[in-house]
Amino acid sequence: MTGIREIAIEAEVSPATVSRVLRNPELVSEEKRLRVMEIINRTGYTPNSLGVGLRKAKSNRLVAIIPDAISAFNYPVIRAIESIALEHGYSLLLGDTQEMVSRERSFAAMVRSRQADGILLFCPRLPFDVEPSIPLSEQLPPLVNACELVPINGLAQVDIDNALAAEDGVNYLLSLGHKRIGVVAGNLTSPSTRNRLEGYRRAIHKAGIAYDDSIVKVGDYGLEKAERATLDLIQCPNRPTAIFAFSDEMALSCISTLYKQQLQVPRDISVLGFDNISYANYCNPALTTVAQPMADIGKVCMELLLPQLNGEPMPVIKRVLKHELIVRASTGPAPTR
Amino acid sequence: MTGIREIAIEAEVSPATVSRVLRNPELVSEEKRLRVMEIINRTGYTPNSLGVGLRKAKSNRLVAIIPDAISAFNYPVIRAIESIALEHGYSLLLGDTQEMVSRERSFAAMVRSRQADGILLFCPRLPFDVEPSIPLSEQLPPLVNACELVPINGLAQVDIDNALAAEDGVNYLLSLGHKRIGVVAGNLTSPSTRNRLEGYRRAIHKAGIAYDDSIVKVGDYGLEKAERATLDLIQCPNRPTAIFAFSDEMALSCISTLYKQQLQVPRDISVLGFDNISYANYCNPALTTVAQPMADIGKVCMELLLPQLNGEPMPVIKRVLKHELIVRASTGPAPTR
DNA sequence: GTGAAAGCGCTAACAC
DNA sequence: GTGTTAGCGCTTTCAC
Repeated sequence: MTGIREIAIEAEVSPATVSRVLRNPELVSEEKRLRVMEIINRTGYTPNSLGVGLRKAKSNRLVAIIPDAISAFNYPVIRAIESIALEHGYSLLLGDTQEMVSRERSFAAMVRSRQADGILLFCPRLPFDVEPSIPLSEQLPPLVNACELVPINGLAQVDIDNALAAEDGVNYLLSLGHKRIGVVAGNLTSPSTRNRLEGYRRAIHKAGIAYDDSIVKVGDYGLEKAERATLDLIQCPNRPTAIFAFSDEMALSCISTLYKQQLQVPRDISVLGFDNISYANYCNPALTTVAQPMADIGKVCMELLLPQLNGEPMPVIKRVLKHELIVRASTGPAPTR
Repeated sequence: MTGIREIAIEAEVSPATVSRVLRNPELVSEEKRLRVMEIINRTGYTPNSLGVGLRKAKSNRLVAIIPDAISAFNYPVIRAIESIALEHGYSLLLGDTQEMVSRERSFAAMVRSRQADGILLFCPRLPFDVEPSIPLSEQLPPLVNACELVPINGLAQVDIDNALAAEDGVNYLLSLGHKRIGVVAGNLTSPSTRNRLEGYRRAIHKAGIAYDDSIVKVGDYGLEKAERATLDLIQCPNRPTAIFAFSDEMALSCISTLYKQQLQVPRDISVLGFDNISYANYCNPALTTVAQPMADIGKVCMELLLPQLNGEPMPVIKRVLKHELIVRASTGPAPTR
């Protein structure tokens, strides 16, 4: 493992000059520059990032704090973030918290110990103790909060309008003649879930339909709970003619469960998903869903984070991106009974 | 951001003593130890990992080099690795290469530049130039190679027996009376794909069936290519009665495509997958598949890596884990024509 | 049991 | 343009 000193000795220059060749080549005479570069290329020397980081007080690493790091939904978001981060010399660390607050905080602590320079926060809690009397943006490290928003003002945030998105989805089902629409929700600790629920209520209220608690089932975004919820829904008196699942993964589980119960989708029951994961177009029947612009979410996160990493203050802004209803084959007219 | 020096001043001890309290508390008198600990707890001091790393020449970070970091298959493997790594004080960096050799090498270079201490290699190429005259294990950093094996001896490797696993899968289809079994393979650059193909050939050969090139379609493990391959297969003269897809994701794409073509699974065509991802049990029909022990793969990777991180030489060993045929609803008896 | 001092690999301010 | 020097934060001899 060779260091800058060895390169310097071999090139008969000072370590400082070697460093300059790498960081500010324009300050070095062409002759020495070429001599140094030749040795660097030949030996495959790479600066020790710990030394650089220590000196510059920078790790060039970002940490994403995510309840469930590698779900089909998060995947494109993370991909977009990672690819932009890499372009700017940062690598991305995935901090999978499994919904544990202690793990959220432990990942966040990496910034303090200089293992990371910035945070992408996908949890609805700030993983720091904050002093209420001081503006948030002044006491936080470079940070962007997305998808599950901390219910607080003063952060850089990125999301869609979940309530409106759900409302649009329900309106579409209403337009097909469905009057009894069941819900398979995720866990209520998630603000996005609560907002989608609110959008659902708003839509059916506007349509003059009474809210019926018994056909709104709360799960945890897992496939098993979604199966259970679906079974509960179809055993309801006055069975729903449509089910709105708050994620595509749960919608797939719904559909599979319905078929096992000899119910055809969408002939007997329509199913609407949320997210538009890549499978949505490859399941059977193809899934009608409320699409989130996942790659864009990642892109905007980095747009808000990069300036902070360069020393600018946190922009106090909430970027709301557009959702889109994608109609495929899992929804159809309400059956006449 | 407070450092060891501030703690030392406040506790009226030397920085060395503070360091000892954290690393070798038994060397410090109880009195000073308590005094220092109190201040550390109160201020929330965390050692700067760059400083520690520089001094100890260790980053406590591992990098996983993966062609497609966050596929449904890789997910449980990565999860297992990350959770064990964390227990041992390492964090995991996901290096998604998108099949680009340059990215494989650039992630591997993180070890050289001390950004990582060890490598989990899921690609079938060594991302280093090696000197053939020296034993591999002596010139490589801590490293484990899994799932896509480098075709070379002298590494620590983890995998299943892909050929045997495929053979078992095909034998099951044969036992159902299928005589014409199509294949939707992944890309042939992947050793696991080639091995599965070999297992397929072996099984049909033993059954006295001639290998027919025209019903073996090569894809790239993507959903689109799998759709194309499925369409090709059903337009073949003497259409296959069963399709063996070399991943569950591709199998789901097959099934969806078949339904779009008015073909019922398994009534008209059986579909067999590979991996046993979590969706396999929640698709419609539920997928029969050759299961890989994904969490175990991750666990064994860490079993082979941790000793190396502690300075032991690379174990030259190939751990072959057990696969398992999981019969669900996507396969059935061959239709009689 | 404890402190002083050296040094991990690098960069940047300063002097020439 | 270039070299010398100091120091980023920490751990670990070494002496006491």
